[in-house]
Amino acid sequence: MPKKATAQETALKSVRKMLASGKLKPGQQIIQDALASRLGVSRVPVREALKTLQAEGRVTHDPHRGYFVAELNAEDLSEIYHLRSILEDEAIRIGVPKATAADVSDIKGFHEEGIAAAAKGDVNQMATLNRKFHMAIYRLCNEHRLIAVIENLWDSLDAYRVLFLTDSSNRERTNDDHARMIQAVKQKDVKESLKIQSAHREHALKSLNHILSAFPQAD
Amino acid sequence: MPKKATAQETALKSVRKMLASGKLKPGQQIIQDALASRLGVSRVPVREALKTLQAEGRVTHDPHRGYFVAELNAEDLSEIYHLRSILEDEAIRIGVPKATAADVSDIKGFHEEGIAAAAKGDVNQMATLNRKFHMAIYRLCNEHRLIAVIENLWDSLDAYRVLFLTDSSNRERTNDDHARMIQAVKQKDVKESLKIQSAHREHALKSLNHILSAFPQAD
DNA sequence: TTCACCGACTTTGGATAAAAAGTTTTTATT
DNA sequence: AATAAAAACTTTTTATCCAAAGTCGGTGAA
Repeated sequence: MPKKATAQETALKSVRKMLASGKLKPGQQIIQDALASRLGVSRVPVREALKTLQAEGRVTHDPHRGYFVAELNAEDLSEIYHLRSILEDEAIRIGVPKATAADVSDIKGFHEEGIAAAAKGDVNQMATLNRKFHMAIYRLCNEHRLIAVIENLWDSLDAYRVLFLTDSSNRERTNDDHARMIQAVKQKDVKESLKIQSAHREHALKSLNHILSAFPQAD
Repeated sequence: MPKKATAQETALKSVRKMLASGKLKPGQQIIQDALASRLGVSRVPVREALKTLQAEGRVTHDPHRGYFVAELNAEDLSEIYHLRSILEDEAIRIGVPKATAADVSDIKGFHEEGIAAAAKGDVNQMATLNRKFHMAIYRLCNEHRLIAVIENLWDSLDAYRVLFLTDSSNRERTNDDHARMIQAVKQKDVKESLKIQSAHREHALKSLNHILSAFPQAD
């Protein structure tokens, strides 16, 4: 049987979801008391969840002032994408040559589900599947820590990802790129995989920068 | 005036020090109550400090069992060094060409202090200065997030670093490599810097693997 | 002996409440 | 009206307490 999760675990999961779905917006303060009663737990497990998120860089903490949803500026964005390109390229170089038919079929599965979600206009679900799609590719490299760092970088972009997928042209482009990516992985073509991924990221970065410049900054 | 630190901040700093100095050994359970009374605070701030360290991967957490100092196996070690080489190489490529005379002099300062510490046989101080030396070089790249990830990777090796420096031949080699590194940075010679760093890391990895195989594993 | 169960003990997890710090509003003074 | 000080309020931080889970050792049946 699945052993019961602790309150801090459920709190952490909930807050993650709120961050990814935009229920908690960058810059916004997170009132511990409000969050705790919303989740039906006391403030202690909430605080532990927030500490985890702080260490991951997804929220910031001012002593005696509180926790705030982390905001990204253009520089952060550029650094995160820089890191991503270094690490994701490495993951691809190691992993793509090792892709089995079963792997490709899993990846294709996420792609198809993603198209279905897009058709239904379910942006949240799209974001989830998009992530699963890419992470499935990176996971091929089988280096746990490398994968963990990449996941963390994706996490920090979570709050902005929904905004990205709100634009329908971004949604289309995403699915097109994914289809091409599947082909490249299937043929174990590292060079082509790297090229597609890199272009994919560049496009997203540009679009995010645009979104960011329109986003109200909290001071 | 320096505003008073919160209990969780002091707790976090203390535990970090205990991890780096070997007072807390890999695999060992961290009894919250004992730690709290040792630090003269209650368990709540201690637990928040531990949560931070958990997110950083320096301790593990089993619900209802507790926190344990993270252990590294050979595979972890190899992955960490792999990540380090990718990221540190990038930092060097970006940073070394930008090194100013003042930068070089700072770096040299850490090196000289390190030699002094080695002469006194102060292994803890050596470890601290060794880290300052290398991070000063990586910091030249001026990419905050890249630097943060590298710091994190160094953190995960902290518990083993003291063991490395306990061997006197490692200490000598370290100082020699540092002297050569300073020259390369001074001349903004990226290629040479990369070469030295890479060899430096390879040596450390080999030595650590050796140490690890002799280290008692907690089950 | 070996295994399973029972109970005492230890340790963690979470709720509550009091203390401390920060923020906002009000009031008094120039 | 503008500024400064004080008071009221909000929110965070920490200590304490109780409940829940896990561990360990012993007892008894197979």
